[in-house]
Amino acid sequence: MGKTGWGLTLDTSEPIELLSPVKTSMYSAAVSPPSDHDDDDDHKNSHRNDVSEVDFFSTCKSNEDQIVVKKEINNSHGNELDVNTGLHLLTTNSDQSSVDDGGSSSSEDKQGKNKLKILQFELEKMNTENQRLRGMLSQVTNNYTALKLHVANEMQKQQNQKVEHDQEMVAKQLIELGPTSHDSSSEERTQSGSTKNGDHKAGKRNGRENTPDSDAWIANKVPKLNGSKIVEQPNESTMRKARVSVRARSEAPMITDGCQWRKYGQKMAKGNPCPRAYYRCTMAVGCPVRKQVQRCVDDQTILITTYEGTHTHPLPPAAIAMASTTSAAASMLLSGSMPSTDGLMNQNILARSILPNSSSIATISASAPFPTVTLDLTHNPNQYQRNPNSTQFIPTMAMPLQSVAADDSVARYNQSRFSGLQLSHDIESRPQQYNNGTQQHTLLADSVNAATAAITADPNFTAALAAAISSIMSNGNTATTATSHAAATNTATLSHIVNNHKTSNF
DNA sequence: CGGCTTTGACCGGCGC
DNA sequence: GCGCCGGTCAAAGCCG
Repeated sequence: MGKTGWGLTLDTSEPIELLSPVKTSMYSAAVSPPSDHDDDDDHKNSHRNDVSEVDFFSTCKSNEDQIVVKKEINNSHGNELDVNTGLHLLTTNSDQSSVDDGGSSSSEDKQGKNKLKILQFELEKMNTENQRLRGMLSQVTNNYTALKLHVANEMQKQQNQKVEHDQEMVAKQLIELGPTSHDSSSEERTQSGSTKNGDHKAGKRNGRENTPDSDAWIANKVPKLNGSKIVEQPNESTMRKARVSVRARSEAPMITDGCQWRKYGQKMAKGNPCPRAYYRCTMAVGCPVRKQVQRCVDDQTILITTYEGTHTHPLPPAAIAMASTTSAAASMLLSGSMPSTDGLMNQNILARSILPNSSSIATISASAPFPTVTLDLTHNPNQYQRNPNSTQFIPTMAMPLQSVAADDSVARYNQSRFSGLQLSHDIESRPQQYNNGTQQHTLLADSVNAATAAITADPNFTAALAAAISSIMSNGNTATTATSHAAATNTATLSHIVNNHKTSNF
């Protein structure tokens, strides 16, 4: 504990207390005994006690404390007159008795007893002062602990606020991506349109919305409706955020992953009941970056996002964060430290298949409301900074926590455990602050290790990751790929997709 | 009324 | 050459 705490608090209060005249005499007496009758047994005992008391204070190993004590000692030597004066006052009687020193043993006894009393009195005083200082020490310790907790709470608050902001944005995007891309507001709109105007289009929309797929999506979104998905409904906070995001629908263009996106189209894709939504970056006029968002066919709680193109404008920190966390996760995959999970897929094979030339990128982000896995199929982990003009093509899988953990505490646990990846985000989003290559490398390595440990420790997360990647492969191949397919099959399929993406974008 | 969402139509690539 | 599929466009409708 305490070095900093002592330094912070005692700088102002302790020295003043220690330099009080009472204490000065006390420490002086303890360190340099006023009497030269060292052979007295009682005096020895009391002296021993004195030293032990001083030793107690020396256990406060702060350098400043030591300095203060030294000062006291020096002061005691420098102010010897004060000490001697006090003792003289008390021993005046003995001096008077020593006038008739004559060598009477009774006067020596009296003198010894007086000294003994003096020393006992001093000892009591020191004990009292010792207890008082003990109390002060504990108080300072408590203050330090309370302050520490307060600082930690404040930092946590700020972090939570940032995370909540991101959560709302991504949840908003999630809500809009149902099989028919309708949310509660569009439902209202459709209903009002059909009842007010009897619009045939609205009727058509209603017809589409009554498909089983859309019902499943509604059940997944709206807790009051019956459906199998309701059993897996996430915690209340997630639902609350989802509702808020629905209300905020008119705030488009949406700001998710750091950029502004505008939806320009939506299309049903073969082999997936959920439509694929097309977004265009609106951060800058003429920015060619587009992204596609589609729900996973196997698990509709999983979002698969594909980015294409290169931004022609400076990226906001959140977008840089996404790219940088990608780097960390890529290193994680390449490190091959992930164990095989439930026999679903060998991550080493997976990493090699995703990253056949070690030039691809994976992202695992916990800043989103759900753990988000991003696979950059074309990007070199360091390419982002070195060659910003290169084309990106990044499929992303966003997994709401209800598919991984139905408990809010588990969600927070996961978020906290992935905080290591945020570190890498901080590093690369502020490269000027980390331009020391060695330091950056060390920090990145630490963050990668943290991420690896976090993911390794969560079999649910790795299983969900495997399912999401499997979904990507099923999208690239019309044949439905079950999660438990053989790794070799998945490898071939995924490599095929990788090659397709590369050839189509370079 | 401006902006956003939805959705049908159109176009190009690819496989048979 | 034809059909399928994915991507894009633009008009219509809706909302604040």
